[in-house]
Amino acid sequence: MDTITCIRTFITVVDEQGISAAARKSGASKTAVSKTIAHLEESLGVRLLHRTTRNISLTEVGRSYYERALPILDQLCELEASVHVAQAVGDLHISAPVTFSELHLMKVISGYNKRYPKVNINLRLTDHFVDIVKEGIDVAIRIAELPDSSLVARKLAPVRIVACASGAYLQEYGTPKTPEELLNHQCIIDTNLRSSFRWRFKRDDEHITVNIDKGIRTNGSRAVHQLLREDCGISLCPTFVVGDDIKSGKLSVILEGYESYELGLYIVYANRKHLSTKTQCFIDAVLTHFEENSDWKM
Amino acid sequence: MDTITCIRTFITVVDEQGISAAARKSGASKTAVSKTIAHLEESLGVRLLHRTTRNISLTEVGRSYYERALPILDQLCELEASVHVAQAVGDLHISAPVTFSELHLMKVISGYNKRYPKVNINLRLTDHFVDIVKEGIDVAIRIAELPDSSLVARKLAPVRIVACASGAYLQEYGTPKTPEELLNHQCIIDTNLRSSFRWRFKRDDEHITVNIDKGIRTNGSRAVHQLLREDCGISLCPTFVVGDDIKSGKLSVILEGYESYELGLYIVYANRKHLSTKTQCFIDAVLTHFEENSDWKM
DNA sequence: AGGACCGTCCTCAAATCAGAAACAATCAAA
DNA sequence: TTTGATTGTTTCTGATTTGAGGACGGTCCT
Repeated sequence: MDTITCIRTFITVVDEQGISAAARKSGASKTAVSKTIAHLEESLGVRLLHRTTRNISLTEVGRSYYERALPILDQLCELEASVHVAQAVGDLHISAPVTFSELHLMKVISGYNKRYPKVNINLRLTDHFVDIVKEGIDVAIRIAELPDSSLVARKLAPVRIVACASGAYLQEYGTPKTPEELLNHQCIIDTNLRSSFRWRFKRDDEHITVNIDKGIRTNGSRAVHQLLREDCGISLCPTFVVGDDIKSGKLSVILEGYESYELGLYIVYANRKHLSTKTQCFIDAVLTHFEENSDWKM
Repeated sequence: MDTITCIRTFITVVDEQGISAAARKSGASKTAVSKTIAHLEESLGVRLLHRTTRNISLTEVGRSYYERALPILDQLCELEASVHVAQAVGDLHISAPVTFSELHLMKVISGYNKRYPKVNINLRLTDHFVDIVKEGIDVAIRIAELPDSSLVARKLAPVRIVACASGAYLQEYGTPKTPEELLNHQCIIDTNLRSSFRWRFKRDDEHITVNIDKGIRTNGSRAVHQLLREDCGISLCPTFVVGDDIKSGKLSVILEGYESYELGLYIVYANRKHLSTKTQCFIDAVLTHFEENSDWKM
């Protein structure tokens, strides 16, 4: 016998001042209501209702139980309702970086959409910084060195940015051995990167910065990627873009002894007491997906 | 499937970090635990746990549900425990007036004692005013005009105090028709009454007070009653003492056109948020008994 | 590779539940 | 007073649900 049903039934009986009345109200049979109350009383070992053959009245214990059970039941209902899958409705505003999302996020989005079709996904792709509170963003995917400390941020995967070029290019122009040698090469500059013209490297705790000021400039990682594949030069690229090509040998990582940028992929959301179910579910889908599915880590 | 059991099981699973572990802890079978969790998830329509074949981890929704369900469950347990009949143990201090209790309260006391044998009843009979808070009284029976306003008081029955005498006495000395005529009669004075020597009457909104200063004086209602039966004179008596004799004709009410004292029988207790179960049960027993059983009201 | 362990599925006996009808007690109206 | 309606409980039956044990696919540790 479900305890919550028992309590709820008891409360209905009290409110309706009668077992038959409660039965009519709740749609159950008199029998069921009567038995339910009896069961509740038995499990508590206390009489909650005085019965005459004609009507019922509250026991002292019953009155106290009623008053105290009511708010608890309310809390439980609220919890249940807020968690219930039916709550996964409405709009879900997501902010995410362009190229990364096109390459790796869409699988999560589509899976989420299939599972929670009542959620209107609003995916805003941008590589600019977005104030998620101001913009009304529920959840954001970010690539950054350190996440915004005023928000909840959970790391999904590391993001390495490596210097690379095609085999054909390297064969023609040679492979630089130190960052400084990059100055003598065709460089492709992704102006989306924070410090596009200052290429930073690190070796044995020594920081090396090279100012690249000539070469093709573009603001799209995909464009950079294409140029790399077309043997146009050397560029800094996130592994999640060039990973496949590196694995297949089409592109090669150079300056491997030097550590390049080490960024992180984060999922970020506002620090509220209770996230909505749709948001929680999305966070969960993302977490799960990138636990198993970040093969660009290499 | 009991909702509370479901939630409790879910919490155990989370705490023990595994279904098998939870099963061992709670003594149930793995099957039962697994099905219970599945049932809870289904009823909510949301996955609470991520499962691998090897272990489990919380979903975002699951984590939120866990955190919010925990305090609710605690409240429910506390409520259940405080109401449970097992709580009807320990001492119950009752204060009550002497004669009334001897005549009418003992049936309630004995019934209560049989039903809740683990409660140590401590019945203090006294006709003096008792500060129930200072004296550590759980519940008091009082006869008064108006109950103490700092306490919770519930009226059990009206208490009429009537002037009466035996038929033999009235035959010998005559029946007074007005209060003033009482001065020429043998009066029996109960010194327990608040204003023992000032007998008050009311007729048509006119208050009449007669100062009785001669006659037998005693401090026991039973003694007064005995003297009345022995034809010793006229006295003011509560109907709960002389009711039977009046019904049987042994004693007669005189000055019937005049209203005499109208007091109330009250059950009184401290105004706490939560009375203990034993106290509630006692209050209930008293209320119930005097609803059906105050035939002295007449 | 083998063994221990985990969570789930399957099956079947046992427990539980829902609802109809019968029942005793009470009230309201004729 | 009698009749009929209503109330809460009890009894009975069929239907549903539950839970334990074993089997199964999968994973971790050695």
